Amino acid sequence: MRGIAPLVGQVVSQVIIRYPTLRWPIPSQLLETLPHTRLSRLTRRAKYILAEFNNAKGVHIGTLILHLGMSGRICLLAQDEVAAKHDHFDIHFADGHVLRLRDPRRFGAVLWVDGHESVAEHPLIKTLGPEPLKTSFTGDYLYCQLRNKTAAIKIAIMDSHLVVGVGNIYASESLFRARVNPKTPANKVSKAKCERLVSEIKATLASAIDAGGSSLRDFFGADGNPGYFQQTYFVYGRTDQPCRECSAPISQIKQGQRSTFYCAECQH
DNA sequence: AACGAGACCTGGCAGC
DNA sequence: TGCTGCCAGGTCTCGT
Repeated sequence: MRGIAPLVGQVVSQVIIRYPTLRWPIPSQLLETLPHTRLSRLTRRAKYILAEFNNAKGVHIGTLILHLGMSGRICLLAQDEVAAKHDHFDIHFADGHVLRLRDPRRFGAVLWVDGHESVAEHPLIKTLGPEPLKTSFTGDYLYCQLRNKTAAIKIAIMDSHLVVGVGNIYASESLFRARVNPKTPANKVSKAKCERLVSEIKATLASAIDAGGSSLRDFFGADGNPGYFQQTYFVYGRTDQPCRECSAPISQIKQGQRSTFYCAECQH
């Protein structure tokens, strides 16, 4: 979202939908709705980017919801360029800038919420848990939410209805930093460990944001440069390598069909 | 209500 | 070189 912030205030000249097939079809009404409107505000909720548009009179027209899924990438181009294979969607602006959405795996989404409807009430947004970096996300809150959950703690903190923003990498990293075993049933995590976990989730995400995002193959910042310098992980992707704390080999298991990494010596 | 599995996709890589 | 199988950062939907 920060990468495309320079576009705020710009007027849309054209929308191109090359391949409407994302997680849901890109609404074709954008072709008529967006041109001549102005991008008035960019915000974010969970992993959804919310782009608000005004008409020439400054009246709110609606909000574009963008999600990058697993492989999505937003490119901010200074001028039009030949589109590549998985370039699904463009917004061209009057000053020449182009916002381009590329998503090989098509798990991303482009949705439209009309101006007379509430984004907060949108089915994808309404049921989301708190933002992890907000003060409302506390150890108390987490502890209360876990009372009736028997699923593993790692599964629980990745549930966006409980708290948003904790993806597969940062779930493993946060649990290591809090010294919590990912297999622990959620309702067996003590109050004190909940406090610690919340504080480590906040610290993990804050430092990742500071470093600029995740340095994985197909993630790039809006300027086309890799999201960051290689971030060093405590456990993620370090199967059989020595724990940075105790030198025991890092374990890899499957939870909910996703890989989990942890140190069996350090995490209880 | 909560859980687990399945679903959606392409591309990169290891192993044969 | 080419094939096969496995793996990947997300999250909704469905059956139990």
